[in-house]
Order: sequence, then structure tokens, then C-alpha cells
Amino acid sequence: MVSQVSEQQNGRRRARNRRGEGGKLRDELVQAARRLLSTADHEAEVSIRAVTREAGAAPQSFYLQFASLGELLYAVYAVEYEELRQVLAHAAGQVGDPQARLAAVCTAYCRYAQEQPGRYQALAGVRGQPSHQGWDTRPLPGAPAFAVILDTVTQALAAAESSADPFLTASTLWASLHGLVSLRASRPAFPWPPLADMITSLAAQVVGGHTGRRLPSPDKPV
Amino acid sequence: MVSQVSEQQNGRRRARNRRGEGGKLRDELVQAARRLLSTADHEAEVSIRAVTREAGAAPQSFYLQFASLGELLYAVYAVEYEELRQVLAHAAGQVGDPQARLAAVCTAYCRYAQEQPGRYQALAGVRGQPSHQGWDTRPLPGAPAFAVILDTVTQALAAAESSADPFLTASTLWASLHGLVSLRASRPAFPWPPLADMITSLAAQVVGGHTGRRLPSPDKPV
DNA sequence: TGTACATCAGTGAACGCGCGTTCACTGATGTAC
DNA sequence: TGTACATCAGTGAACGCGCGTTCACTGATGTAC
Repeated sequence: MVSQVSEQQNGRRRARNRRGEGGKLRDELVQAARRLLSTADHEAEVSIRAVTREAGAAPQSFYLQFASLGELLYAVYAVEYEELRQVLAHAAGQVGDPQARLAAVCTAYCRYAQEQPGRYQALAGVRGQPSHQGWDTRPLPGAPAFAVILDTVTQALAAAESSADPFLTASTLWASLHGLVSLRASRPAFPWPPLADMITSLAAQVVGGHTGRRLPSPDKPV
Repeated sequence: MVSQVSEQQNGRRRARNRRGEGGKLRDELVQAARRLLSTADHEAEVSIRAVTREAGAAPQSFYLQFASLGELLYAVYAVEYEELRQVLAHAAGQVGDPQARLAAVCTAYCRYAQEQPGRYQALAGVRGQPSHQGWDTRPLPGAPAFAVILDTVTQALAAAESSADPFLTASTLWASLHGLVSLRASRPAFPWPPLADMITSLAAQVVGGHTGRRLPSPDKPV
């Protein structure tokens, strides 16, 4: 569908690796896939042929390194999630106040998703998930990135003396952030409020009064 | 990828419509696409050929009714969103208390998404969006469904005497609900808390104390 | 009431494309002797 | 130090598939006369 002529044959022909270094192709394929994801933001034009073409290799060479496209994507997502984890951890390290830190992490998450729409969409999508491949025993690649969110939420709840369950709160927040960026991205014509307001609303709600059991609603008359 | 043999040739051969009734094929194609979405939950195997095959027509007949796959999807999503709107409105009508009503609407939204994963994924995805086709002037098909959420949020905020902005709150809630169901669906291996708890957490946070400007944090010592 | 004909609904056959995947092959390079 | 050879990294050529899309065609049916 999308014009592919620019990638089609960009002249590069890989130099063959030296003996014993065949595994280098593996990394080149991963990097090629990341490049495709970052440019072709509408996903799913990442195919075995597209990746090997981008890497300057023959399609069959793919099978020397991976058994399937799913194997490659799993490797790609490990790299992407590590990058996201670093972004979140860096944002958390910049701010002292626990609640401001939570807002900063949320903002960093959304910024990453907006700056790398293709990569984020892939990362948050279903294709690279172990379950999508039938690998229900492999670890989820996103766990360390989620851990940053969980830590930040835990600290913010503690600082606010909230009794809400940190894991419940953090997973709900993660899902909400994902919804924010993905729905905004897929519906540019909707009259969205400013992203910052939505993030503020979310992050504030997380620590604002909710105990995890009932509505406290302190200012409700009844 | 997915076995397509069951649909491939199910023997049915459409009877040709009578003169003047050629438009009936249009509805048949829409219904065929909906059937594909509801069974083939991993999306995107909805193609012109797949839809016409499912409808028992020749591939070229598609062009008698639609100019492109995008046109068909736009028609499909109008139907799907109307169904979702009805589900939400029905849930809202069952409950008197504004805050319980909000929770009921959220629950209905998630239930719909979980019961119709293929349809919901398509509906919430990017493919059927006008912007995805370059039709930036066509109305968003989801507007009436969102209006139910907005109304319910407005009423809940009013009942809680909250000064939060209803539109900001409602769009954030919508995005959060979308994130909940889509992330849970794409990551079945993650140790999610019960969906009901996440919904409760979200719906309670919406009306719980947040004013839209600052953290009230009434129980915070400082 | 009968017939010629325009129109409408739809198909037959074919095209080129990118895809995943296979099999046989090449040619450089490290190693054993 | 020189050479034969096994191994390794990778390609050439081809396959069948589903896809979107095109063009020419068919055959039923309503309508004008």
C-alpha cells in the first residue's frame, strides 16, 4: 500500500560477516526492524522481506537468525521497552516531590509514545506479545518499564498517606496512559483537551482521596 | 496466516438482486464485514476479497458499492458504534444514582469490548477513522456513543458537587477505559487485578475530590 | 397484449504485487596436517 | 611455511498464496411502443 520504493533497493549490499560472527546479522535485523517501525508509523509493514531488504540481506537469510517474525519482534520489543524504561527512570530521577514525580513519569510516558508513534504502537500492540505467539512461558518484555511506574505510584501513595493498593493503582494508571496516547493518536479529529490537562487529571486522581474501597467524596452533602 | 478454508467457498452463491435493488448488496457487504470482525478477532483479515467471499459475491462486485475498503469500514463502524451507544444508554437507564450509573456505564463499555474483541478492536483502532482515509471533514462515527459517557460524567460530577470540567473528565475517562480493555486484551499474561476493581478505581477517581485544577489531597498532612 | 431494447446487477478471466518459504548452490576463511 | 578441506555466512532462483484492481462480458428485467 504505502510506497516502498525508497527502501526497495537502496544500493547497500551488506558485507558478509567473518567466520564466527554470523550472529551480527541478528542485531542488524533487529535494528532494521526498529528503523522500519520508526518511519513507517502505520505499523505492520514490518515483514520478513521488508526487514531483510532494509538490512540489505536476502530474504532467506532471515531464517539463519530467527525461526519466525514473532521471534524477531520479541527481540525488538525487548530493546524498545528497555529504552522506554530508561526514559521513565530518567524522568523519575529529575524530580524530588513524589507527586510531582508521578506526573513527570506520566508525561514522559506520553511524550515517548507521541515522539515514536510507530515504535510505541508496536510495543503496546499485540504482535510482539509472547501470548500472541503462543509462548505463554516467556517473560513479558515490558516488566521493568512497568516497575518504574509501580515504584513511582507506590511512593506517591505513601506520601499522600493513601491506603489505595499500589499495584491496582499502578496497573490502572498504566492502562489509562496507554489509552490516552493511543486513542488520541487514532482520533486526531476528536476535540481532545490538551494532553497536559488529561495527564494532570489522571495523575491527580491517582493520589486524590480515593482509598481503593469506597468513594470518600468528602464534599458530598448526603 | 489464519486458516481461511472454512470461509473460502461455503457453497453459497448469492441470488442476484432485482432491478433497482442493487443497493442491497451494500448492506450484505457490511454485514459480511461485521461477521468477519466478530470471528476473526485478530483483525485485519478484513479485505475486499475476504468480505466479498464471505458475502458470496465476486471480488469486483465490491466496487459497485464502495470506492475503497475505507468506505466500507466507515459504514461498518457507524453500525458498530450505534450498537455500542445503545449498550451504554441501556446501562445508564438501569441505574438511578448518578455515581452508580457512571460505574454501570463503564462496566458496560468494558463488557462490550470483551465480548466483541474483534469488533471493538476495529472500532477503537485506526483503520476505520476518517482521518486514516484522509476524510478530515466526515463526522467521527463514535460521537453519539461518547455523548452517553459525557452525559453520565456530567451528572455524576454535578451530584458530587465537583467543579471538575466534565468534558476533560469524560474524555480522560473514555481514553482510560479504552486503555483498560485494550491493554488487558493484548497482555493476557500480565497479572492484572480484577477488571471490576480497575473499573471501580477509575470511576471512583473521576468523582473523588479532584477539582481539575490542583490536588486537594484533604488528608495530606503538609 | 406482444415484442424490441436499454439498463441494471453482477461475473469470468486476468494482471502484477509483496509476501513466506524452500532448495540447491557459492565462495570466503579458519584449521589440520 | 604451504596446502587441502570442512565449515560457515549467505545468495539465486523459484514456488504458491492472497491481495487490489482492470476490462470485457452476460443475462435478467423493466419499459416504450
